[in-house]
Amino acid sequence: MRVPKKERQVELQHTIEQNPFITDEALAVRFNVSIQTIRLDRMELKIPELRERIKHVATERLDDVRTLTESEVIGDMIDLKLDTSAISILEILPEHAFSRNAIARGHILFAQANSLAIALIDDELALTTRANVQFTRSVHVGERVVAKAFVSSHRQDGRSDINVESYVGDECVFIGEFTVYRSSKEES
Amino acid sequence: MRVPKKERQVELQHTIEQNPFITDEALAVRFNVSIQTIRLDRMELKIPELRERIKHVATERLDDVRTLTESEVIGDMIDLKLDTSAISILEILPEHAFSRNAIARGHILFAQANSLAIALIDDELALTTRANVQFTRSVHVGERVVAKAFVSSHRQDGRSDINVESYVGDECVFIGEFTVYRSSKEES
DNA sequence: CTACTATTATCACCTGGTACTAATAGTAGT
DNA sequence: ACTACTATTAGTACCAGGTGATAATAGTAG
Repeated sequence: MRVPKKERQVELQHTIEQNPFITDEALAVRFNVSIQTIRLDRMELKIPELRERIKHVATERLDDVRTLTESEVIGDMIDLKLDTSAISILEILPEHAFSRNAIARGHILFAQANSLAIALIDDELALTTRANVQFTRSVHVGERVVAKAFVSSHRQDGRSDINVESYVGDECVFIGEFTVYRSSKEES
Repeated sequence: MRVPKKERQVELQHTIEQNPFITDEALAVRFNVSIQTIRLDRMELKIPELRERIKHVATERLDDVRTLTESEVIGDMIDLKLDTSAISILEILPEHAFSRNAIARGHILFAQANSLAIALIDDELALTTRANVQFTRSVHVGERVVAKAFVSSHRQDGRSDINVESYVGDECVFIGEFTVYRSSKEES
């Protein structure tokens, strides 16, 4: 044995994780074992073949890119009463945080709250004109942030005030007041 | 001929563009021609085979996802005087905006300003604790937003106040006051 | 010496292709 | 009607990067 099996498998796992595009053949050379051994390792570790890995990365992309940018709401909306209140949940992933300390970047929490406030307004066009926010506790990777938004007033000048409070468990991590401009009509 | 060649090729182009994961076989069924015809079409149109297409999508992702999330600064930093001032530029792309009206989402401008404020602080750890922002004019897709940040005060309690103003041309589109907490040391 | 694990070797087969050659269908020009 | 030309189809050999199964070999521990 060149390297104990277990050790090799751990490294194999790592290697493939940070370069999913590597073939079994290349792995065999790298670890100085036969291709068959690599295949057995992959089986035990339940790592799919190259083509499946690539496909996975490709399809993930299609979901993923839309996280902070294209999606209408950042996080998953779990409750919505138009012009009244709304709730969304966002799980903090590594890419939402500073790499050095795994603390979520401020604009991620802001984005969740802001997009929730906008979604809450039942109007063609709603734009944030002002926001006042506080980050009351740092949020770490793996935590689930629940944002609760409620309209505090619909003004006559076409603006609405919305308060958002975000929690991890029962701890408040974010407080925000948003003023949004709504395009037209209704005062329900 | 079921459908003129040219017409089929235009549709083929489209079909593959919005679903790169389709095989030649599926395409052959769809257009009611033989697989070979599809292959000839792909050749003429210089469309690569399925696996290459998937690989392409997958590799693009690796660059792409890091745009609004992982990068340290949202936008391109073009000037930085630590603990003093900084400037970044962000071009508004379609995915930064509401699809219906091509107006940039508020949290995009916030993200640019916030990340610039954080980058400005010369410390191990800097976290936003409070922000007060105004969106003074809506920004459209294609416009380039120049954010200018400067430190207005370094307080003794470990916090710093930073003002950010963002412009499109000479029009101010965003004004923000950020208070950030810095982990340790120095008052330069 | 045996039992057992780890590794390697073969072989048939699969998908989704490439590359090439050849046959066939349909249509236009003279 | 014959020819020229394009479009389409068919078939063959081959490729990468595998799966799945079977069998042989190496190394080590009891």
